[in-house]
Amino acid sequence: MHEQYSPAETERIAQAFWARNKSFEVKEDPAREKFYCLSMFPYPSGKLHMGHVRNYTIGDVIARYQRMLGKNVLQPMGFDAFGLPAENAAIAHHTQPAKWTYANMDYMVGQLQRLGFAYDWSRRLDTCRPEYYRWEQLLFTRLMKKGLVYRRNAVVNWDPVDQTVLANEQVVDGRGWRSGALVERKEIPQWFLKITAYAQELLDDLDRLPGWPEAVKTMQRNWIGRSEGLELQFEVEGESEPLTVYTTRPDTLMGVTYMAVAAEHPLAVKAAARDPQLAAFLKDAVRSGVAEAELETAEKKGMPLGIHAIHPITGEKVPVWAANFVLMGYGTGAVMAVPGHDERDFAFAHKYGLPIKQVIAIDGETYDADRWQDWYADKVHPQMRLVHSGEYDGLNHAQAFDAIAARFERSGTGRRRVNFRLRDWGVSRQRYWGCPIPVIYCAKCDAVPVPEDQLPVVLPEDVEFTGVKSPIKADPAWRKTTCPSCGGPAERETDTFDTFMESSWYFARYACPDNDTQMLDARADYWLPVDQYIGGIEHAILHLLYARFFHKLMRDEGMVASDEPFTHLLTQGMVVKETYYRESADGKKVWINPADVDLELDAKGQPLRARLRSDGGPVTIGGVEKMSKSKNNGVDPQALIDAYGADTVRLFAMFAAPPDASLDWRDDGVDGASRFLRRLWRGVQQHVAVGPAPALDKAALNAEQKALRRKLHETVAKVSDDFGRRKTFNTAIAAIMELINEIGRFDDATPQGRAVLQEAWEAVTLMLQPIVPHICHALWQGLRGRDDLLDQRWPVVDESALAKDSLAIVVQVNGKLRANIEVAVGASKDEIAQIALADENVRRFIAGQPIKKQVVVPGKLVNFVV
RNA sequence: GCGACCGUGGCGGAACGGGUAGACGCAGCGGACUUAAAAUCCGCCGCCGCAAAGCAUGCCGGUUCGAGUCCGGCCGGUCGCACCA
Repeated sequence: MHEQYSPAETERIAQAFWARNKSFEVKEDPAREKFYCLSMFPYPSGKLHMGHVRNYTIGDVIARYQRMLGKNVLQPMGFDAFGLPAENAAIAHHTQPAKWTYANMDYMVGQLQRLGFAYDWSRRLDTCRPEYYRWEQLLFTRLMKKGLVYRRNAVVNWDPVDQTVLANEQVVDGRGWRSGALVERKEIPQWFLKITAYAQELLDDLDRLPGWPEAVKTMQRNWIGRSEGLELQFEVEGESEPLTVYTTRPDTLMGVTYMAVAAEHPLAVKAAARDPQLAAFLKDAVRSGVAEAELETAEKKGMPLGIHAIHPITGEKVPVWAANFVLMGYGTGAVMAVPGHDERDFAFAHKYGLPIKQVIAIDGETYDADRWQDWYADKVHPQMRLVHSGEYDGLNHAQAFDAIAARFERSGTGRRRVNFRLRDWGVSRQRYWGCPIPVIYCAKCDAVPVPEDQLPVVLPEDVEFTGVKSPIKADPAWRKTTCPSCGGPAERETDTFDTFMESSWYFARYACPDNDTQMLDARADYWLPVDQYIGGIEHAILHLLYARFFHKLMRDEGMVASDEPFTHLLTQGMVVKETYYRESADGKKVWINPADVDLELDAKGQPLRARLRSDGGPVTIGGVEKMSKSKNNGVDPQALIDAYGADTVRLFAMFAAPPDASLDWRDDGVDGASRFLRRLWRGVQQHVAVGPAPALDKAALNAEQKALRRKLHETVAKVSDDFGRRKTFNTAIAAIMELINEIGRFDDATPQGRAVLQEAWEAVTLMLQPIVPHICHALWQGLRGRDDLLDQRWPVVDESALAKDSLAIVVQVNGKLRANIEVAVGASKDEIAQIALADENVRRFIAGQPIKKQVVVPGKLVNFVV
């Protein structure tokens, strides 16, 4: 071993060794337990950011640890290669989306390899290759034939900047999730996947995922949004068709004082034909949609249609209104309004002077109708009873629900119904850089799926891309084809799939990326489901729900046997960093990169002020925020890898915070990680330099040697638990640091002293290998003269090393710490109490007062209450 | 508004089933080595105190021999959903 630790050289040697031996390529082996460890693959945006480094280090640590437990570990990597940024970059740099994407992938593969991740690169997949997306096209055509795909004209979210349609999920606060532009509404023919057909199963199976964080499951449950209610009909005066509404509170039916319909509802449209004022109102309500909901914070507006519905029980006439808060896309686009027991209905009734009736009371009392605040309740309450509801008076919520539902079911004017908030998934995108939708349009045969033997529909890559318009839309030759069903002239679909399609099944394809006759084969059932999936919390709903949906689609096609794709999910926290800015003349903040700022600290190390290095002028210290281009607070991992090496970056990323918490990136913390690795190297180097250590003789150890061994095995126990159960790598590293501090204080060159040291350094190397594999490869060679560190078994706790002669016990008086004592192992409660009472300080605080109670917790503490 | 999570030193964080609050690291301070610096090593490091003691885990209260941890109520923050009938 060299005396000096050289990260660059150490890492180059280890990586060359792994590459030469194909150390991370794996095959299916039914005799061995498998472990499939997967990190969410990156979009090839150009280079890795710190979030990637953190995500992939966590995955790599878990994969390497599981391998040391003896499992057959698959850890693949690839690229989510289709997407809008490639088009934007192509316009900006006068290149082609494909070229730009391939160049980025090449560079990022180099970065991933430089970080030493244990990937099976032979399984790499790029979603933009026809060998990959052809199977997606195939599955789509099969789903078409199965009736799980349909096409409809729909009002969609139109992003005016990206010139594309967005899924509901891609609209964040009324803005496009990528562009940030205010979303408009537009009607376009779209392809939809019937995810709603799987809504119930997607909801139910969440209960079968104990390895997922509760927070993610809660978000998915809310997103699926199941509700149970009653769909019922109201006759409308002068109309032949009844008005159908959906309600989750049929028990409040007797409190209905008006009806409200969406602006797009047929009744509203019909009424508008004879009322220009109403027509104008409806137009405005439709246009406002998503965008204005944000600007006006949901001001409720409405207009009467001038028609009346008949209350199905009382026969009373109730007015029908159009209201901007009623959504055409949910339920029936019409609601019965109960202002006495619904906050939104109340606000609307209050604004427009509509009547308010009480039909629910908690204690059976009723109050003056004008003093509604005395009786108003809009939540289901266990003690609530119906009032002013005729024959239903006195019933509770469940009884009233059942009685009223039964009445409508008997008369055939209503039915119980389960509703989901989840909508079908619109997968059409009017973009070029995506997977072509495999459909052919024929004047005679309508939309026909491309036959399987004609797949894939290949996206041309060598194209002119100068504007926003898709080259395949602009090219009549590409579009032109013949109808597979009648042979007549026909045209191809020129829309492409939402890129969430590709990321919804890639985890399965890693099992058999080379299969050119099938989407998946038997290998998928060896590897699936993924045992550990790691990625950002931002994918809690979209990606993770779509992937679960696709897994079930593939299962129902007979391609996989399992029901769920990911057994354990780890959502890693954001990487954050302090921000700095200056305000320009027009009050805009100009963000300054932390690397360009010098900090002045006060005597306590508290930041006093910050200056821009280039001009020495002051800058304002902003908050700690997620690393981003917009806040200019990103740290380029490559610069750190070049300066410190991959191991240091990996170590700091794992040490600074637990994986699911946000990580505050501090450059001086990186210095600390680097210092630790140098100490580690020096410690092993000095030990190895003396020569081979003799064999350990456990019976021949003195007290200090036993003490170090005890610390070692306590550490092994702690670190094993942190890696395996808790996945808190920060505390595992801290425990190893403590052990190394203790080793540093152990000054014993006797043969048995050296034997204990040998055992300790070997265990340290094994435990650190998943986190800092390169340096450990070199240390293992130094300690053992061998290259087989990767397949060494994880160290095992020697229970006999944990044995102690005495235990440290804490003595409290009235719950306050007054002494620390040592007692023999196996001492009785009385003996412990006697020793505690003998302590001078303890006696001082008891001060002769009678002891009311004494609590003895063996091995922990004694508490005297006086 | 609804839902989930979280408030601990100058900082990141530890304390896992209620049992020594502040592990480990960073920053800072003092010292050794050095012509000097870097690197390295040793020591100190919650607050108040000379010390003994006291006070300290956002705030108020409760349960308990004992609460950062459990319960109730506030305050503050982060994330998600947001007219869902």
